[in-house]
Amino acid sequence: MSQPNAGHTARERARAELTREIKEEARRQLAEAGADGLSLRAVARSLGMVSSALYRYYPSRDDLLTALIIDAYNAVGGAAEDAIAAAAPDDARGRWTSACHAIRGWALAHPHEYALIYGSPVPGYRAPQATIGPASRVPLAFIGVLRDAMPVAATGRVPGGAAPLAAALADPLEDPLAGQAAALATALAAPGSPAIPPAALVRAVTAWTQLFGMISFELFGQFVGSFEPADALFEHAVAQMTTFVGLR
Amino acid sequence: MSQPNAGHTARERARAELTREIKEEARRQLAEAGADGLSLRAVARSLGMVSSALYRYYPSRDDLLTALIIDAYNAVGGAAEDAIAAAAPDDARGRWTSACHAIRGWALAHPHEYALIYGSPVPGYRAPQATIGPASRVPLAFIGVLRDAMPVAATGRVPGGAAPLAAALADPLEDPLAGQAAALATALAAPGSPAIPPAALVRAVTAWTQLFGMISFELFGQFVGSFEPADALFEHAVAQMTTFVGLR
DNA sequence: TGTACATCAGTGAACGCGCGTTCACTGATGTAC
DNA sequence: TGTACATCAGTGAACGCGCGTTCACTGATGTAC
Repeated sequence: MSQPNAGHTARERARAELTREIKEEARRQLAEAGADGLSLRAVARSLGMVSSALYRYYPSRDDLLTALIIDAYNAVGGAAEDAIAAAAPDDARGRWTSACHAIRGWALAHPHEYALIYGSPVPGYRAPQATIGPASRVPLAFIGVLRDAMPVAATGRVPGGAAPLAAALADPLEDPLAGQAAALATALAAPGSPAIPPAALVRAVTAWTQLFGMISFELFGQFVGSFEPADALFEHAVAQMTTFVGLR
Repeated sequence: MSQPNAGHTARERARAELTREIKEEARRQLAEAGADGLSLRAVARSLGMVSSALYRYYPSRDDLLTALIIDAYNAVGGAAEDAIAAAAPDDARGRWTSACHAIRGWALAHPHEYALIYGSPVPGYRAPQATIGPASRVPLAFIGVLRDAMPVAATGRVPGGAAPLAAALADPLEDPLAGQAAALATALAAPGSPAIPPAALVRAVTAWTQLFGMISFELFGQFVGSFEPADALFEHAVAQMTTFVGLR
């Protein structure tokens, strides 16, 4: 019990090691051939094992895929969180934009992993519960930026810029959207932090979808012949949407 | 030569007919199993033919896929164009928003076809030149709305609302984005119509990517547990982005 | 209008491939007394 | 500390499947004289 995840017996350590190596080799093949090109037999071959041996580590191909999906979500989520943590705490705008750039950077560096989680669903594959948490890290990271940007009368903390998120406050929300957004705001409420106005949440969702729409279009080739390379377009759009969200 | 596409001999008519039937059966299978589930042998089986017979009609599986991709682009493009044509010509806002709704409607009705063209690229498949034209129909339809919304001093035509697209005019564009946008504006310039300001074009691209980002997230399950069903969210976001583009 | 030849559609068998998964097995590693 | 037994990792063969594509062929449809 000295180290979590690393058993004390040699057998347990070897098992943990191989479990990791299998996943890494699978990720390598995913990066080259895409999700459909991922085959247990090929992974086993690369590792010098016989294909049936993999079943000691992953009960099926889908379980291996699930592990890769979870890793990918954690990787983007982590990239976003790190970018936010690296920016000045009171610079809400800087935090939001650098999260966007970090996500794009990760996507460009790992296009097949990006496609695995944000592209079309793999046919026949149903995402298990275990992916939900990791999948939420990116949206939650953005929400965190919003929350920290809220003026907090109680604590006297005043985040950067005047009247953050004010842009959204004039947005009228009709039902059922108003209800959905309010429910989400409640679910996201953290003790000690003010609730995010539902309308601001909705603007954030719009920006969030814009972000991934643009990355997908870039990656999947829809900009060919017009805005390629898309760096400048991306930078500009992120700035626009950050303003749209109400961060300054 | 009385009918184009329909040869005069029985043989030619039969050939045209079967070519269509094969594509339709392929589309049916695509709708059920996705692009990877599409197999020539299965299509042949459904049609009561032997698999090798298909090669008289499509030289390879990829060519059949290409035909489906082209059809899909034409279908969304057509849906957008029809929606625009059905709205009042001087109601730029109405034309833009109903194009958005038509596109989403098509996507929800044909999720696998949507995934085929806007999801992750099929591994090993390279889109041929022939897809470019059909793929441009949606963006060109939106551009058309913008163009018609421009005030035209020369013709005295005044589109609905005051100062359309004015929102974008204050956007400073830096290079290389300014150059890309200007080049695109020039390429899109139609005789007799005023050029669309590059900054307006860029806002439109942002809205365009937001639209498809949101549809993809809805279709690919990213809203599960929050904004599902997404009708209200979609309606709201489209309204926001239409305003963002500068249409009123 | 009738016949001889050319074109083409569809057949059936085969090639060669790779896949996920199961199962009885051997041999090594760990555990309990 | 040493032995007897249980656990587990990895093997190799096999099952059963489906795929894209090629090829020599038969028989029907079309064309030219």
